Amino acid sequence: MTRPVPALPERPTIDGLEPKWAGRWDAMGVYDFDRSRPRAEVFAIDTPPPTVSGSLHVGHVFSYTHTDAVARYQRMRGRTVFYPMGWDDNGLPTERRVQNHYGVRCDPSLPYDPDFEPPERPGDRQIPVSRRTFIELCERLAREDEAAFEALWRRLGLSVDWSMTYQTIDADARATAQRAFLRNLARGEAYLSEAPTLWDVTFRTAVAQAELEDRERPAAYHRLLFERADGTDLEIATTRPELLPACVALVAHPDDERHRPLFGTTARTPVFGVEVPVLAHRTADPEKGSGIAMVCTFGDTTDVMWWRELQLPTRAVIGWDGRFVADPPAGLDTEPARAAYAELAGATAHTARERMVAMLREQGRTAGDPQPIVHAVKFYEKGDKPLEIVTTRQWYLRNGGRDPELRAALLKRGRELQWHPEYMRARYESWVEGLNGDWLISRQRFFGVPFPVWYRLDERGETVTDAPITADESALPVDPSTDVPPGYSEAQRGVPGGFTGDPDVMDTWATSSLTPQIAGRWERDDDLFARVFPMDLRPQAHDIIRTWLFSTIVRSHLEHEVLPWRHAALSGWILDPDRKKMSKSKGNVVTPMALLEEFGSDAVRYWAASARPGTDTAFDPGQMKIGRRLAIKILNASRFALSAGAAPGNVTAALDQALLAELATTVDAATAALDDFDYARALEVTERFFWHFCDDYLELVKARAYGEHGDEAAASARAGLGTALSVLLRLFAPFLPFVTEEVWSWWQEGSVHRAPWPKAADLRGQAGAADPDVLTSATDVITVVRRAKSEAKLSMRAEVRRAVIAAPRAVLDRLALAEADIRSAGRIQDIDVREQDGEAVEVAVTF
RNA sequence: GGGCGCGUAGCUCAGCGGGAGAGCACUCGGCUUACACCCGAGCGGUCGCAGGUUCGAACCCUGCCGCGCCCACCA
Repeated sequence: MTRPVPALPERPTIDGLEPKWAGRWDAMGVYDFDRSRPRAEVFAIDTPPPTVSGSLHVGHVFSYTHTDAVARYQRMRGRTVFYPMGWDDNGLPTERRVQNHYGVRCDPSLPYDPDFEPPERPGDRQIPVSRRTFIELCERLAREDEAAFEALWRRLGLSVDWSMTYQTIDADARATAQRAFLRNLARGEAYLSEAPTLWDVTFRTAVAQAELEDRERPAAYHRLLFERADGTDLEIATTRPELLPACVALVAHPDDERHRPLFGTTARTPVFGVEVPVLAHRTADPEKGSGIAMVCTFGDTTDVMWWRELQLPTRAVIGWDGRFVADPPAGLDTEPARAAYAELAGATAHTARERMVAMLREQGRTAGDPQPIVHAVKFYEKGDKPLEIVTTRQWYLRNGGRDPELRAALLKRGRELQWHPEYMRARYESWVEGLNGDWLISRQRFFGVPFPVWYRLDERGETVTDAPITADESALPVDPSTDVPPGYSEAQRGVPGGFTGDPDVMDTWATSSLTPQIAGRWERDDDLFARVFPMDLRPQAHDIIRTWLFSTIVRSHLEHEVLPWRHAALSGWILDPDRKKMSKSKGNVVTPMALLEEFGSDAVRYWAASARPGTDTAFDPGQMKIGRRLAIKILNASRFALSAGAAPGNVTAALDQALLAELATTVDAATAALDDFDYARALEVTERFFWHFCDDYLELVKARAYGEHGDEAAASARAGLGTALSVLLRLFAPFLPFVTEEVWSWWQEGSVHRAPWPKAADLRGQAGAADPDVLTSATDVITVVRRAKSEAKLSMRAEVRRAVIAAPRAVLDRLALAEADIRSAGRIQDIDVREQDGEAVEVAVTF
């Protein structure tokens, strides 16, 4: 039977494959999720929704490629892959982008203007717009960005099912976040609390522990002179003298001999003359500063701890805007104290510090000059001013931060999860162990998911916070600033005896911690949710273990009492050539689309897939060139093999059987690596085999495949070529989806991405009992012949008159099986063999 | 301060108990029944340092040095 000759292109090229195949895959539904399949046949991926605040960068291309390789592998293994894309468009990044892009700012006090149109170009001054207008602009810009993101992902060849795309701000996501919150509230896991809160004065919002970062900042110890009860001076070192009016106590270590006599007595603050107690606390450090600290409400989190544990009064001085409040705190009762405070009122912390120090100096209440130091200060990771601590009412979600049982349960979840690479688990553990409070989930911002609650107003119009009115689950999503709570009418909004909506929105992580529930349509499609949840894989970058990964586990643990996924695959970062993390803010970043256009998507994917899981990797166009070369080689080698008649069939020659035996080993290695999410290893072993196939096997058999040694011998060679090519294309398909699909289409039916993953056992069956080392020995001989030609500065095509091979009997036997191929490949006229002892194989060549 | 990871050829990295490897770069040669976006050959390393375990260590143990990251109550 003759097979149809494949339609081979004259000069194949990898250029233009991306749009061609992206379009066909979409039309053919190659990556559609089949929701009729049972859970055991589903591979569900909790795709990271990229932040929509500008553009994707090389790091995204890098890590999403890793996930895509795994998705494609699982699909070829016969699973139906649940692989949605999401856009993380809620939250501060979008707000900031909208402010800059349109030149506007949100003023919630303004009424909605339906005809508002932003200017073509942002002006010098930001235009105030209503909350609703602001949100509309956020949505508009997000949609534009999302379209550009999708185009990039399609060009990169991500095998996502685009029918399942979600946005973290869309109605379904809002409803899901609100539903989960209401359930948390009903179970007592979410609660409202008025407490000192880390506060960003620029964005005027509370910030959670997970969003903090330390930055080294220059500061100085100022030594202030307090007055002991007996009238003598007491030196107190502080880096924040401006907080003196907020001082509520002095604290030293209980064993500190210097200060022990003072415990139980009081001291007076300089300038303000306020009497404060001297107290002992085990966490006071005798080595630090003067060994005795002033406790202010609040300078840092240590102050908060002492304030809480020692039950101290509150004398807050810093307001929401970071400036000193107008009225002096309680305790500043004397006229001089009030006058001194008036100097600080309205000032920023920086200005207040200068004025406070000046006043202290004038009154002779400092000891010596300030001593400069450098110390770590807490910042909001997206902010550029140090955080203050402000007492506010906020929503919290229990996360084990103040509950040892829950913390232990969450640590246990971390041990249940399979981490790739394994050592990333340590980051989770140290984070959970270091939690110092519950998760603050409310933000005083606009573009986010509102809390689905309202509060009663009493007869005087004061908000009653202890019994929030909750939305009905069936009404979700709600916006309490426009929707009305059950049993009320809009006329009652904001009036005494009526209601008011909760003004805050949820932390972006409070939404994205629910990506499995959002994508799996929890409570909206029970059948789907049961088929995909808990999911198989959470791929993500290692820097958001403490935020996204941890918070997702918290939500799943609280709501479903189960781990949200079985595996977590952590990807590294892309580093600049100078080894710094590559990020947009640093500029000079190559845009991904330009890379895809220059090298081709397969080439860029090759670079990404070459990096070890979890490892930070240098941006390396050199690797992309190699990937491009590999893709072109696949094209050319395939065309050549097919033009020589490559087609699956029975292999009868020992050399061909040996090839398939070697290939079986490669299939085993690649399969084991991908089962372990080690895409890089799978690619490496496949690539190594492929070059061996091209350089050695193809060279050895091409004459035979062309029929120079007879029809039967040719048939075996063509079967060896065809079988190996089919397997190799499938092994490469997860990494180089475009070129493999192109070649597949020349001679096979359907998509290679729906073809079954190769089975080593099948190859071993075809290889039979032949000596698997025949190919190795033949390769050794032609390598020596090539070297001889190189050294003689001859063309590879030069004729060899005679080759004398001296080798052990076993090797000679193997070579005999492939002698005709060796002669053709080396252009050798006569081969003489001589048996010798030992392992060595020697070849003497005469031209 | 605690933890994790990494230091192997000029560069990027693999190898993690028994012959020091790959690709790039470099040198030399070659238009070979596909591929000059190519092919062949070659040069190149006290495997961070110092001890220890072992018949044997790049690989295991200890200490140190350097780099990166994570965490930490930062007066």
